[in-house]
Amino acid sequence: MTQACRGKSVSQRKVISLDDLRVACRNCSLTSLCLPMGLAPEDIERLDEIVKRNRPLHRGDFLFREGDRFRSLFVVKTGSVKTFAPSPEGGEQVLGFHLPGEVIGLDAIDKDAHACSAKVLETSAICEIPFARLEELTMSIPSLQHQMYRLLSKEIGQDTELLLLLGKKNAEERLAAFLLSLSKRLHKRGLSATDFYLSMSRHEIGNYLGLAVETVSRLFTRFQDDGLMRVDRKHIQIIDQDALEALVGGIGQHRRQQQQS
Amino acid sequence: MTQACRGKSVSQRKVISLDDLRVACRNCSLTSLCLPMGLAPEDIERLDEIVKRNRPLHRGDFLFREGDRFRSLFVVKTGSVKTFAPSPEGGEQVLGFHLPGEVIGLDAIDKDAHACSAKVLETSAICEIPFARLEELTMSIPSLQHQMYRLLSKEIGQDTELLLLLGKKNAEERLAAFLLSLSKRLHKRGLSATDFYLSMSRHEIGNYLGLAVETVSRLFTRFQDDGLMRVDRKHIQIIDQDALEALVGGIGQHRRQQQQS
DNA sequence: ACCTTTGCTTGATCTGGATCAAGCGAAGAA
DNA sequence: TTCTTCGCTTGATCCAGATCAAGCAAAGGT
Repeated sequence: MTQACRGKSVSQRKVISLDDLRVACRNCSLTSLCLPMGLAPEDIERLDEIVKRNRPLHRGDFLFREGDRFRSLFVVKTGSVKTFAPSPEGGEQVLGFHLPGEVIGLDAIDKDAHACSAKVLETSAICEIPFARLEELTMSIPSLQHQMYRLLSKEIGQDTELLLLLGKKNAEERLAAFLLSLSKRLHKRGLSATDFYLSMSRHEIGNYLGLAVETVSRLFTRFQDDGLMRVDRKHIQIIDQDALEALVGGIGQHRRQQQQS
Repeated sequence: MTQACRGKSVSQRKVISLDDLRVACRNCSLTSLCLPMGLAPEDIERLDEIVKRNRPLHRGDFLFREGDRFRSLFVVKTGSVKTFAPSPEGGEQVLGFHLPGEVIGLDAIDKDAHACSAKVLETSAICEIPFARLEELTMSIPSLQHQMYRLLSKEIGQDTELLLLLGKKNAEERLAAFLLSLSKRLHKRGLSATDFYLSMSRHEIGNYLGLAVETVSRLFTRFQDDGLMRVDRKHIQIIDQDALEALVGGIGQHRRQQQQS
């Protein structure tokens, strides 16, 4: 894990590494979050056979780029990944930050090409699942097919939430929602919900939330001053989770609530 | 079609109506846009057997409400539908406007319950597809399964586009993008791309685009003054499509283009 | 015919957050 | 060590679009 392999492509393999990279699905701690969720052991075995486990990637490496032909889904095993789409004018919109167990690339099935890029935020282990083989497999494993439908559907639900965030919430609510979401997802993965490190920059957070870097920075300062959390660079310690929840719920002043007939 | 059936529930049927409501999938003009896309005739026949064709719904009727148990997907045959999600404070976010051939309810598969509501914007014919039976069917028709994956994936792609709109575009670009998208979708359905009626209110457009009604209204006026289109209440005639495209592409002044390492 | 409601437009004002502009400390490079 | 870069913070100013406030016309009700 210490030798550098920055910049190498995902499709390289046949390296003898004895670390935990090659863990079979059955032994992976993520079975309850990842694709195998709810599968019978013998079905997990079959899924396991088509999963490629590549060498670890490093900060800045791409899983795929916008425009690439779609071949595989990717699952974060350890580390974190961001996905982002180019906007016509040259800027980009960060679409999501992905933690262990989360599947990346589902949006590419339709057009058979990736519409967004995926970049690794820190040294990460990634499982690669060739989609054609997965699709075959789902034909004979009903529960896997169902799991796929759920996964795709879940992604839609998440986009909807982000839509609500960008369309209806002010800066404060956005950042609070972001931090709480992160906290909860980390907790599900057995990590602390109240003490964690951000793997993304202020700039990336701002882009994701539709805010300027300066606004994000000011909000972190404000949250700390208000005793909601302690912030030291990337290190976040949540002190008053309830107050954060209240912010998101919108106990504060809001833009006019829009409703229509 | 003239007798009132406002307020009746979708699940009612056994009414003898001889209008074009009961057209089988094979005879429906939407085969090339809808679920049957790319299916062999005999497979369309099998799909057809599970489709329920209910009586027409009217403005304001619900297909389903947020929180309802998920049972079926719905496809617009004629008319239009909007979907919207409640935001915690009582407002709501319009998630989409759905035209003939478009499938509604895909976001509910994951949680087995609808996270958003769907309301009919004008008198509309809707096909209902029980999901459990559809899922069975996809097990034995590979091309239908693939079509389902594409459909779900496409929905994700569309959400991503809206995300980009809300996160990175100004008011002018948003409305231009909205009108062009509508124009193109209508055109695909054999209707005029340059002369059409809006089935949604200014309020609903504003909500969808994250803008106040007043801003939407002012922009319509501006677009007309600039000779881009003619606007008469709900009646839109696009005069200069290229200029609209240019607006969306972002040839104007923009907020700072954000990019990160 | 008259009243009420609803949706839309237009004008005036206000403000949250973007933008502009420094400055600062940590991490890496020479 | 010193220099440079990079990410972050903080302050000052600006502005797109929200909000407030009328007024108007179409549609529907009585």
